[in-house]
Amino acid sequence: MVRRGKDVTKAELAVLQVLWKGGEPSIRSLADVLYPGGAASDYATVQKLLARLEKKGFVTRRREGGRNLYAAALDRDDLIARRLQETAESLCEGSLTPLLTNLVRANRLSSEERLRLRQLMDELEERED
Amino acid sequence: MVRRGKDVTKAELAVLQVLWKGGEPSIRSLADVLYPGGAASDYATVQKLLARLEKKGFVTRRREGGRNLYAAALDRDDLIARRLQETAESLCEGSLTPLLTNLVRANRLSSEERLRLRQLMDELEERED
DNA sequence: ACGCACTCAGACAAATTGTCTTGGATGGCC
DNA sequence: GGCCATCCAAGACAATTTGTCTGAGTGCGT
Repeated sequence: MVRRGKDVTKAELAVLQVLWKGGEPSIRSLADVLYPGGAASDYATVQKLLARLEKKGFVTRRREGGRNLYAAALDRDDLIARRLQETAESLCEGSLTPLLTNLVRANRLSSEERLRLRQLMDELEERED
Repeated sequence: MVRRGKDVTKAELAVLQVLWKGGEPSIRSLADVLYPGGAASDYATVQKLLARLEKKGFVTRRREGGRNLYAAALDRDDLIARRLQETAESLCEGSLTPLLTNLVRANRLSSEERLRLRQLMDELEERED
């Protein structure tokens, strides 16, 4: 069973976006990027967001030289998949197929994108035999 | 600009699910379906949910014989599209293509589903010339 | 030992969400 | 018309969420 650990909020997502760039930043580095104004309390805000992300399992922490260095525990595709799964569960009894057809219809796919999509399906078919 | 009127909450969605079955029900009919227990105040709860849905533009009201009859203003596919759009905007700078490839990879498509998907793309290609 | 930056835990207001109460309007029916 | 049940509108309410902020400890290098 997929432990559904809530979801990522807007401010938390902003933190994740920075973490996805790599570098295993400290809280201060993150605060500098996220709040260029740099008020004193913004540091603590980032800290709280990281704590909540860690509790949800979306972030890992590593201690080095007395400070904490952070890294994302899931990447963007993981989060996309999670959101899609949520949508499917609340609207399609868990089936992802309706989402797929909805996207194919709505998305003005370029011929290029269509081609890549067909190739992707071909790959999956071959790998499946 | 697409007036992004918030989102549908869990309880509101339950109301919509009933409305999607059609029949233009009254508040009482809805309350009977949604709260079979039928406490006195559940009626008012449904009423409030409908009011909020109407304010968001997801439901329409029609007066008949002194009561209000309700109908959904968007169907399930509209809501799916809306959720997908939200996900795309927060995670993919608005592009739906990453969602698409994510789904194709993750979804264990049956050969049947793959076939339907290819046909769907064929249709769209023909219609586009 | 001192100062400085970091950490931890919690307080806080605002917004959201589901529920419930009240008071008043409306309609049917005798 | 008068009565009654049913309906409606509007708001109060507690619980939860979310982003922000405060205060007091902790550890490091110099």
